[in-house]
Amino acid sequence: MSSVRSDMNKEIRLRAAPSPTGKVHIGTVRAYLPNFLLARKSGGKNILRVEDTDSKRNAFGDSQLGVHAMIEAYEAVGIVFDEGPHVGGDYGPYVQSERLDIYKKYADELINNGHAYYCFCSSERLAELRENQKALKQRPMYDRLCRSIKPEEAKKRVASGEAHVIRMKFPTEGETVCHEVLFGEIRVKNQDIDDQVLLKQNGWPTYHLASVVDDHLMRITTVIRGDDWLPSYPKHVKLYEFFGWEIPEFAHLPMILNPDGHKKLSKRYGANSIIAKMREGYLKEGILNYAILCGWAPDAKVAHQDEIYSIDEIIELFDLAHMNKTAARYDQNKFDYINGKHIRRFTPEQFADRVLDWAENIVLKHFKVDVISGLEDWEISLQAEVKKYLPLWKADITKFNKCLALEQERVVKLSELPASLAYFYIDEFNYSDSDWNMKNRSKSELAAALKEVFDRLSVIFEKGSVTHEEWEKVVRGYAEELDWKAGDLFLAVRSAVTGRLQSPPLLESIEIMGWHKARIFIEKAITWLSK
RNA sequence: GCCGCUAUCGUCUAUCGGUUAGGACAUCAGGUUCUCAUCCUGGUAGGCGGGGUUCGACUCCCCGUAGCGGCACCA
Repeated sequence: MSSVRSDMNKEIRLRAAPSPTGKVHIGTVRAYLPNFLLARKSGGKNILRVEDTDSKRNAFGDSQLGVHAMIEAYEAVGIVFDEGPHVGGDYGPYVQSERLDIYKKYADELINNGHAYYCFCSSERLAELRENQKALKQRPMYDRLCRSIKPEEAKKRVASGEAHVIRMKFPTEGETVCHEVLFGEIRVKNQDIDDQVLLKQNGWPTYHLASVVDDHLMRITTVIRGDDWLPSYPKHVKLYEFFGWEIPEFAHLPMILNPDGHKKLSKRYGANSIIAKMREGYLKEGILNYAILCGWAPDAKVAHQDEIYSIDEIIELFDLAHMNKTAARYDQNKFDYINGKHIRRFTPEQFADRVLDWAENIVLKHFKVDVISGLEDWEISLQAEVKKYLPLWKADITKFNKCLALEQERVVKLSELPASLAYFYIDEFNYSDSDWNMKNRSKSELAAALKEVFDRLSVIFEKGSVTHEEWEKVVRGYAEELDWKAGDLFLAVRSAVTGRLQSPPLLESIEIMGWHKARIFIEKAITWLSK
């Protein structure tokens, strides 16, 4: 394929262009992930540019804080920026509100070239115009009234201080042909395109002007953005033509939808902050793996059957060509599956490190987004739990590693851990009936059975290490004597020792906690059952 | 209303004119197992409708339908 760009050695430069109020969630992660991937793959640059040209949005809150909260969140999942307001770069400033004079200059250039014109129409007239067009079932469009004002006259009116905007003078005949990475050739009739406002009355640019100017000035080679921009793509192509600039490669990616498939992903369905997701215990590996699979699949020749990919593999395999053109729905089941798989891929040592890192540097860390949005109730209680257990975990790392090894294959997200590991770290359970299987046996039967099995277990545990054979022989043997199903007896011991009906294997659990602790649990259980 | 994009199991997807339409999640049935989970085996389930083009269409074209997006001095 012959590209306009002939220099193959040119550095690939991509940009993420959020507005400063932008929340970071799985949908936006997925939106900016391809930039990061392609930059890493090619040795190019991943750039962050803040698009804060909407004065209304900037009227609220501390946008500096918002920007840095965003950066912090992206970097937490592993999406790092090589240039941006936080690290600088050769093409700054990277915040549009600091580039106002630049946009003004290029808007004036368009005026002077005859590719743009001053428009003096009031917003009231525009609103009325729209209403009338809607009533006539026409598409709302500017009627180009001011386009016929003579340039000299317009200049005079501007000089006299009359309120105005600058509009793009889009051709009214013929068609515009655009090339798009995913959609191929796009042709539009010029008559369908509006004379877009480029510079607002307050002197600030609209997205259309600002993004084209900045993408050019910042030497962006590939623009990856949401497919909601597709309809205005021809305007941008025309602007590049007006300026005589080389057009970057454009790719318009679909977004992630709610599970019902009818709206953009909303908070209710998993679009809550990515920091919250990480606190919940989704790993960055899992987040990135799931996110990239929304609307993309690797080339069939190199795809993994289980769809599990490391971050390095995603970087290696990702390409825009295999990007889907339709929106994908958010699927919590699959997300959970992928996260669980990544948890199980760690060696026990790696897993222990990650859990500690999660506790200290994710759960308990004070993120900037916390200042803006505050903490949810579950985050507060998770922090309390982690604060309680973390010192105990770290006090005996060998023990912690052993406990974790039992949970590694059982956990979908890390936030399950404090509770599921609790029985190794607390001294007493508050038993309740629901922690026991009383379908087949009464409380008193359970108490009696536990008492006997306890005596027999004491014998083998107190003489030293216990083999699986010995353990099984005691429990099964006694169940047989009682004419119980072995499972009922195992379950009783399980409830006594772990405080719940479902747990990791019992012998391993007892070995870790030690018989002295297990016996206390069993004694207390007998007392409770006998009440 | 107008303009545009899209259309394969419930969901995410593979296929780039010739396949028993493949995989993953979910689901169901087995196996492993002291419970749960992991792991393994297997099953159910799909080309929106209608016309073309072609020896042959999920694949190309047209129409319809549906979904999504856009139609701001928001991005």
